[in-house]
Amino acid sequence: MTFHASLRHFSDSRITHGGVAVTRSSFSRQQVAAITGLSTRQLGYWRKTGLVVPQTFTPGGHARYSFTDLIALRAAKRLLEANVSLQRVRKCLQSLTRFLPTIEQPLVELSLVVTGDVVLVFHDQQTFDALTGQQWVFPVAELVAEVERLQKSRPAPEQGELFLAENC
Amino acid sequence: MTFHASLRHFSDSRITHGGVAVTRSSFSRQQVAAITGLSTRQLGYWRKTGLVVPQTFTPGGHARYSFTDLIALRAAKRLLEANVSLQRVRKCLQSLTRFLPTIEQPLVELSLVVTGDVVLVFHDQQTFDALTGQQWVFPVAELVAEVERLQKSRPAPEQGELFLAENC
DNA sequence: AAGGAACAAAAATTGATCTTTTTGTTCCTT
DNA sequence: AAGGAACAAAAAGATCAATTTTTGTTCCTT
Repeated sequence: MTFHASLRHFSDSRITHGGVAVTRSSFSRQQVAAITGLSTRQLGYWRKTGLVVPQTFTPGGHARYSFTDLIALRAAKRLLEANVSLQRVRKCLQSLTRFLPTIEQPLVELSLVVTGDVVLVFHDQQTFDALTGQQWVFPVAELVAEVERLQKSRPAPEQGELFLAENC
Repeated sequence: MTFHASLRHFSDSRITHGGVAVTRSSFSRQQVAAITGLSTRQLGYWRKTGLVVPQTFTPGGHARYSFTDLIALRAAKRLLEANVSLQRVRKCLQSLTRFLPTIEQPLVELSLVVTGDVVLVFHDQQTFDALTGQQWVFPVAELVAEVERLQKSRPAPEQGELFLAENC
């Protein structure tokens, strides 16, 4: 599964006019390189290895990238700039394709948080690791209630008047 | 700097009545173990190594944990349960103590997201890595605008009427 | 000119080993 | 009984070589 596929369903509407698709933006590899800041070498390699694969071609057989492809490429570049390796980007997208199908809203509602080795996906109050799909949000507020609950189910603590004068 | 210190400033108010501190909860190591689910071995080791250090003592010299300590201990336990190693917990707390001092609201407003290797702290629209303090949120929505901007500063793309019939 | 192939350098991952940290258990002291 | 010390097992982190992935450069083909 490619990045293209995982992003495909949201941006094509941008190139419609009056509700009807009139034309479709289409970019050559050189243009894409100029716009995204990626090298043509990267574009070719990523295409060959399935990361972002353009789906249209000129009559002469040359690939043409869509606007959607541009978004995908730019996202990948941003991840690289955050020191996420390409191999991790691939893995992230694999797991995203397992989660995104259940999402109705456009991808615009997603946020990614990238720190070091991890890419987190935020969507609709949920957070999960784009690599593993693992999910665990941990509000500290809960802890206070939790400790109080645990405390109540136990023998009452000593009431330490003796120690009031001491430092916290 | 200990976990205790980083959490100290919020929960003590819970044991005041009518605005005046009347008494202070105080727990023995055994009680703490029973309440938090940690072993006495862990409590002793964590105290010796500075992770959670109780600040009050019985006349006989025995340590007594505060309610604040319980919160800290429970938080640490939850992190361990999320497969965050103790060494990472230590590092998280070190960097938290660099950030928390600037926070006015109670810790209750924090949320942590824990996945595998990373502990993220959410506070007031901000997100940062509790380990490194690094901060990078990456809303996908921005990408669309970004690509459009990049595109405008470049020669207009080919208008590909030719390719309308092809799959995308 | 545009894309593809070949070669090489750079970057990242993997696996194995070694060191350090953490925890349980048992025994000792008060 | 409570805590501390000692020993050992388990878990985690650090290091390093070998392998794989990724990218740049150059040359070739159409």
